[in-house]
Amino acid sequence: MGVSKTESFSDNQNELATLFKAFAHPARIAIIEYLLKVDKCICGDIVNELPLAQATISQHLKELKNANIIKGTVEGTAICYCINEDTMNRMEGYFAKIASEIKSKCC
Amino acid sequence: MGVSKTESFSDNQNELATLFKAFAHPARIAIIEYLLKVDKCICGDIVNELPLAQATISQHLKELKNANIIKGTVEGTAICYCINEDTMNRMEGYFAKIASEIKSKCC
DNA sequence: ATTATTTATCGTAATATTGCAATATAAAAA
DNA sequence: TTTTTATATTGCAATATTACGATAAATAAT
Repeated sequence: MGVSKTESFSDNQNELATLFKAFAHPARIAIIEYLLKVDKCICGDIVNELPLAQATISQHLKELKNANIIKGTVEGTAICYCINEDTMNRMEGYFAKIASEIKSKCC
Repeated sequence: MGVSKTESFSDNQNELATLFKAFAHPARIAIIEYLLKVDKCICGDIVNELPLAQATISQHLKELKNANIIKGTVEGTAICYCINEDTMNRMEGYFAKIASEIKSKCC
């Protein structure tokens, strides 16, 4: 009845799905793009960049941080966020592995 | 409120988010893994493999197909599904690009 | 200590997703 | 044509996500 049946799937499958879910929002994609564009690690002026309320941005940042897509460091009253390279490398490897495992032309 | 403000983001950002959303479910990850494992393109016996009802599997397959993650070919009464290599390559490229664009150690 | 400044959390309304029984559709076999 | 087999669609009920105002928390500056 509407519950995602996580217990039916492996830890790895659930973990991956959770990670993808963190990527699965245009605001979070925009945050990632912004963090890439800005040379140095940037704090909460993401709020000025995106057309969303501060509370909403804060929530999205929390999700990205929980998923290890970004890292945050306290700097006085501000927080410096930046992209977690490890996760991006992991993702690249995930898709590289899939691409390499595709056998035939199929269908 | 509570609507995803898609109009505030670029087409590319929305498209990417939609693609990630299609990956963001353990059942769909499991379907992808199964399609990789099985040597030849396989039809709807995914239903026998996963602990979900036929209607639910059909829905997940539809989402994967809409997102171009898998392809389906009609074969009599059955349908042969397989992974769309192009999308996997695109994803690999996406993360490779991000990884290459990360500038400093940051934070 | 008081007042900014910055970020996080809570509560809530709107909307989206998930799962499945029931049913429909479509092609093959009898 | 009727029946079987395989997949899709519909219509809910349960749950999750999204957005934001209000407010809290934490540190810096005065």
